[in-house]
Amino acid sequence: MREFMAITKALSDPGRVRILLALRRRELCVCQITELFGFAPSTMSKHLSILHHAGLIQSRKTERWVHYRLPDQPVPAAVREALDWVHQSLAGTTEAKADTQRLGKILRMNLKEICRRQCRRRGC
Amino acid sequence: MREFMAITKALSDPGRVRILLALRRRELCVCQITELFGFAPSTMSKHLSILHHAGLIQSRKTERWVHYRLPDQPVPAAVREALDWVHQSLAGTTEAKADTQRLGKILRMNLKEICRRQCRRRGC
DNA sequence: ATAATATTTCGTCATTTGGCGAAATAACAA
DNA sequence: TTGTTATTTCGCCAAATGACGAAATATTAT
Repeated sequence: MREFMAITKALSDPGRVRILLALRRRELCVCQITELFGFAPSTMSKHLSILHHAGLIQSRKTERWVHYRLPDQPVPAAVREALDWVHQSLAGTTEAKADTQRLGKILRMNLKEICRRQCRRRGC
Repeated sequence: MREFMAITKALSDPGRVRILLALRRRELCVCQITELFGFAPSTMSKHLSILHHAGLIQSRKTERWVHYRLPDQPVPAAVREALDWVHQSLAGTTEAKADTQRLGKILRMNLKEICRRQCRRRGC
């Protein structure tokens, strides 16, 4: 029950659901996710932490970057079913498609460029 | 997306999830649900309204009582999958079993008796 | 009609949530 | 080492949530 509620609470915010959709095809760096949604890095970090705590995503650290991705198998049934449910229900929606399109542009930039841009945006 | 988020928000409260589990085998009157969980009637009514608005339950009015039940087919896929997910994940948990056991006692009382007891409990 | 009663709605309050920027942390670069 | 930079943690604030009791609503009983 406790783990299940961690999942449903994680899914109760539209931003977090959109993160799961964005991760559907590939892992993403925090700075890419931040760029995609336009929130402050601290805000995105909190959302990612909630998804991670619920077991819905995994993380991998390389150099200075943290990459998040959907979990590799095996995974608890409740997690697997939740992810399937999200993707089946929402992958075809206009919101998901719009995010995918903006993500395309972000993927064509390199990570340093993204991070420099975000740094500048907050005056540095 | 909007309907999906209505479902995830509805599922993000443990009380509401327990209501869905309690409704798994049979429809229940508001007063029975109130008795089962021990909250104020106004609180339960709000929870039921949120579940209903998400399409996760239906209501039926007979005499003075309102009965809630899981939706009859056909139902949107997202709703059906959500309900299956909840029940598969939680029907076997200790919380669900404890609720089922207490529900057994409540089902052996008649509705008037339950309502009279609740009325007395709040001094009338 | 009038009273009784099951449920819902409304207003209030305490708690939780989600946003941010500043500071802390961790890893790389010079 | 010292500085740079990607991410996380912390403290704060505004908004949303979940609890309640009182009042409103709707239906049955007298």
